[in-house]
Amino acid sequence: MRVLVAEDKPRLANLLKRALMREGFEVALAMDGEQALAMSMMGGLDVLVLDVMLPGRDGFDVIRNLRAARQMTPAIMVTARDAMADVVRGLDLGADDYLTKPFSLEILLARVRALSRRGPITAPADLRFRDLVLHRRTHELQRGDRRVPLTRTEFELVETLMRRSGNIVPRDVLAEAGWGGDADVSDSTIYVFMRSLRSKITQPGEEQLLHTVRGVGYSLRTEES
Amino acid sequence: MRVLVAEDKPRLANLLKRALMREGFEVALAMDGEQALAMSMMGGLDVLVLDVMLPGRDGFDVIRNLRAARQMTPAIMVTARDAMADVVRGLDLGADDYLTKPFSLEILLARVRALSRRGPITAPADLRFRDLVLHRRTHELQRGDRRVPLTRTEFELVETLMRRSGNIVPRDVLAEAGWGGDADVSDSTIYVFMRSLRSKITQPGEEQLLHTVRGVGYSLRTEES
DNA sequence: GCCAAAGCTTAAAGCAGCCTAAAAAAACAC
DNA sequence: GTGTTTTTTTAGGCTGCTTTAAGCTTTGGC
Repeated sequence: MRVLVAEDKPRLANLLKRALMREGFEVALAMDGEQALAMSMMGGLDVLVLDVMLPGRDGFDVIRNLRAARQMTPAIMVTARDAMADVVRGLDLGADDYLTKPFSLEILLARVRALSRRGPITAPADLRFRDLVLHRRTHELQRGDRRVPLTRTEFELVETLMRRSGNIVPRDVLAEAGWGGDADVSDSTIYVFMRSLRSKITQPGEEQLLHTVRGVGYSLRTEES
Repeated sequence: MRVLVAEDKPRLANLLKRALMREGFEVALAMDGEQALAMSMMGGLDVLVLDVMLPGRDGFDVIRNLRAARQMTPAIMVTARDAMADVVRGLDLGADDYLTKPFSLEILLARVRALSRRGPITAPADLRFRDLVLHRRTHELQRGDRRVPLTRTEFELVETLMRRSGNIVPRDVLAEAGWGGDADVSDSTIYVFMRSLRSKITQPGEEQLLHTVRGVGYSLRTEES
């Protein structure tokens, strides 16, 4: 689901963008009327959130041109003006909804949902290193085409190692990642987890990827040194 | 164009009726919720103007029942209450617009025109995962051909889980979905809800779909791991 | 080669996290 | 108000992740 937010005040624009993204929408921003119109004309958008007071070409203008071009993308107009005439004009020009500032974010979101009836949400990206893939959505680790589930702590550790693959990750960094800032983990606990990870990462006959750096920590890399 | 006005205060009802007729609409009046529902169910209406506070059966109820029966006539809810939660609830139940009293007649007319121009709204996509269907209009969950109603909180949770089916949904995300950003829910509350959901999703003998991810959250997926 | 330090392996114990059932509290309907 | 539904709290039990500990192996310095 793609939403275009046309709003020239950067603060508000970003607030709206973040809120919508949290709801799982893809969000595009337009800073002025020309841009908003151009982007809407291209199609592929599911909902428009249009500020009325835009530089260049105001929201009414955008809607009018859009509707004239038979683009029926649902639009919500947002404005500080609450003059009745404006509201009426906006709706009659082809807007589907109208909000006056100050408005509650919740209400805007509910109205966007009402118009879009929600779509799929975006998932976190997978991390890769060589033939190793960390599926962050499912907490699974894949080597080649073998897949194994990870426990919570294992997951945090692998995530940290993969984020810094190629580099040495000190044990205290791993402790921080797996157990939080006020960590109180003994080395042997870490040994046990690294062993468990090794067995999940590497099967007999496969190249070792998780290497020990004596006195410091661990490192995810390819060749022996 | 036919408009139904459901409003129990005779003065206001007649005012609306006359105003709409001046605009060229055919207008029917309903004095209570039952009557409004019955008349809407018959179909043939282009726009509904629903007061929330109706005797017999409130506006929410009317909308819910209407949408449950796959009647997608566009509806505007009108109410004195301006509590945000009500607005959100109304829109999420399937209302297309919302006005709080006191409102200007001009704005109502413009909104009626906007909705009648748009025609019946498209039914929202029900969420699906395997043989599980979430009917968002009616807050019902279907597994195979067994249907069960969901409470409000259950619904929010299932919706979140289904929108991210296949992925792990952390408990704090579920808390956010079910109780809002400023949530203060104990884990045990969540446990109880997940248990309730499990019993609604899975009957003895059926494959388990809702899995626990220890230390993280829950996940809607198929295979056991 | 010998030693100490660092890291590894294993199995078993501990306990956090989760489940369940039931009852209390709160919200809602009439 | 009363009765009903929904939500939250409570407490006990269970599961399996995490930790511990003890013995073993490797590493690097002499």
